Order: sequence, then structure tokens, then C-alpha cells
Amino acid sequence: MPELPEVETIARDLNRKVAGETIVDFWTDWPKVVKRPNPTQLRQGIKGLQIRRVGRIGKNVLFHLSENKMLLVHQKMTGHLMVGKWRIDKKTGKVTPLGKGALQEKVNQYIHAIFTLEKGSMIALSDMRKFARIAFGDEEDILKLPDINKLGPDALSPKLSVKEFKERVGERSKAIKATLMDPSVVAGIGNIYADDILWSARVHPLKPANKVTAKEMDEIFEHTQRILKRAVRLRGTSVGDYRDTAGRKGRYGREVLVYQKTGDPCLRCGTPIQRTKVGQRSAHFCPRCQKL
DNA sequence: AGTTGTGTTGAAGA
DNA sequence: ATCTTCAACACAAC
Repeated sequence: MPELPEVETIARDLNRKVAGETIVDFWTDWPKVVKRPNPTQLRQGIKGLQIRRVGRIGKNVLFHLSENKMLLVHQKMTGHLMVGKWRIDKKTGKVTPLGKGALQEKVNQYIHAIFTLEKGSMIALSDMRKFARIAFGDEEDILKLPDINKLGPDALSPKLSVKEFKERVGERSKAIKATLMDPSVVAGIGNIYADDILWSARVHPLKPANKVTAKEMDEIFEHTQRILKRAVRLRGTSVGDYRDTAGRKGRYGREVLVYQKTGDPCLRCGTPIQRTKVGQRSAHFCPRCQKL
């Protein structure tokens, strides 16, 4: 479940580990993972390009490459990029991690794409549910893709003011939780953090966004910043199968406030946490603290 | 053994 | 236009 803090962690790790390296090969056993152009063209086009820098916009990982090329990876629900070494059996498509450690864990074994680097290490995409997508091309074309172009401001962008946040979020009539999670409104907030943010701000997840008071909106903005930054420091959440580039878990999961804590006492008032549906996603909240 | 739920988000349907 | 539902896919838990 890579949300903003998880993607940020991965992008930073990658920048530290592979910036300056040259890509010499690409392999996949799941052609659909390459959204554009196609696996063959990606393989040919990316050979010999150097990774200049790795960054992030919303939940997209962006590799800035030489010759003004760009590689975009969206990890979607269960995807995560790792750096290490693997043996690829090209006949059976079986990928085996070399060496011991976290990369041996089952959750890290659903590898469907690998970029080989000049010095022998690899960037691998493990994705159990195969929702992740890769795009490659000229930087200007990649940045024009709706994946990037349609995104609202990044939730942690220093340029995002309370005023703009209020204007964008407050004009929607759908539930505040669904609005916070809508990437075209604000980019980066997913289910886990939306639940924790709304609990912290004491706002009911089903309250229509345009009915949220100015004061509540201030609280939501404040807690969005605070919680996401804290989660970045803790290297994200691993409730399910998220792992960092070393295949290791994040630590925010240990201190989740309400997400998936149905029946547990509210940390403020002790009332059991309830679970409901917003859209077709679960939402967890305290029926006493969080007002409609 | 079948049903239900799981992070995302685009596209289709209303 | 705007909101809701579904689909992509695999697996664990009940």
C-alpha cells in the first residue's frame, strides 16, 4: 500500500543507492506492466541510459535519466521496488534472490520486472497483484501523462497553503474521506493516513467535504502535514505487503491511530472504534470523537 | 470450498 | 459535470 510516505521512502532510497548508475538491461514476465511503450521498446530504449536522480510526484516514482528520458513507476497497491541481486531463469521466468535476508521473504518474491545496472546490482519490482505500471519516454511526454498531469498539489508540497487546501477540498460535495483520497484534489493520501488524519482532526469520514467547517479544515490540514511527515520519518507503514528497497518493513504501522483497529478502544475516549464504508473502502473512526 | 476484504485509480455506468 | 461502481489480480482469513 504505498502511499505518500512509502513512495517517498522508496524514492529517497533509490536516489541514494542507484543515482549515477547506468541501466544495461530490462526483463519482465508480465508484459502488461509496461504501460508505454512496450516491453521490447522499453528494453531497447533504456539500455545505456544513466540514472541521474530519483524523485517522486504523488505516488509516482520518477527516474530522471540521461538524454532527457524518464522512467515512471506507479506501484499501485502491492508493488514495491527493491535494490539487490537476483538470478533470472529466462526459461521458467523464475526469479531467485541471491544472498540471505529480507529479500527472501515471500512478500518480496512476486518479481515481475527487473532493471539490471552496469555494476551488477538490480532494481526489481515485486508486485503480488500485478497492478503496478511502468512508463518510459521523453521526460516532457511522461510529465504530460494524466498520471502526473491530472494530480492535485502534493500533500507535502511546501507550496501547498492552508488556503489552497481548503479551497480545493472544500468545494467537493462527496465524503471528506473520499475527497482527501482523491489524487486529483490532493496527491499522496491513501486509506491508512486518511483514517488517521480524520481521527486526529475529529472529523467523521462520511461528512461531506463542503460541510466541513473552516476550523475543522484547519485541523485536517495541520494533521495531514504532521502525520505524513511522521510516517516519512518512520519509513512508512507495512500493514500488508509494503517493503522498502531493502525488502524491510516501515515502522508507522506500530503506531497507527485507528486504521484497521475496529473494536479497539479509541486512544482519546475509550469508545470502541467502528468500521464503515466510504465508497467501497473501509473507514475506521471513533463514533464519539468524530462528528458528522 | 465459497465468500469477503485488501493499499490504487482509471474507466465505465448512472 | 459529478458521483458511484467495477475491474485489473492474487491471496489470506473467515
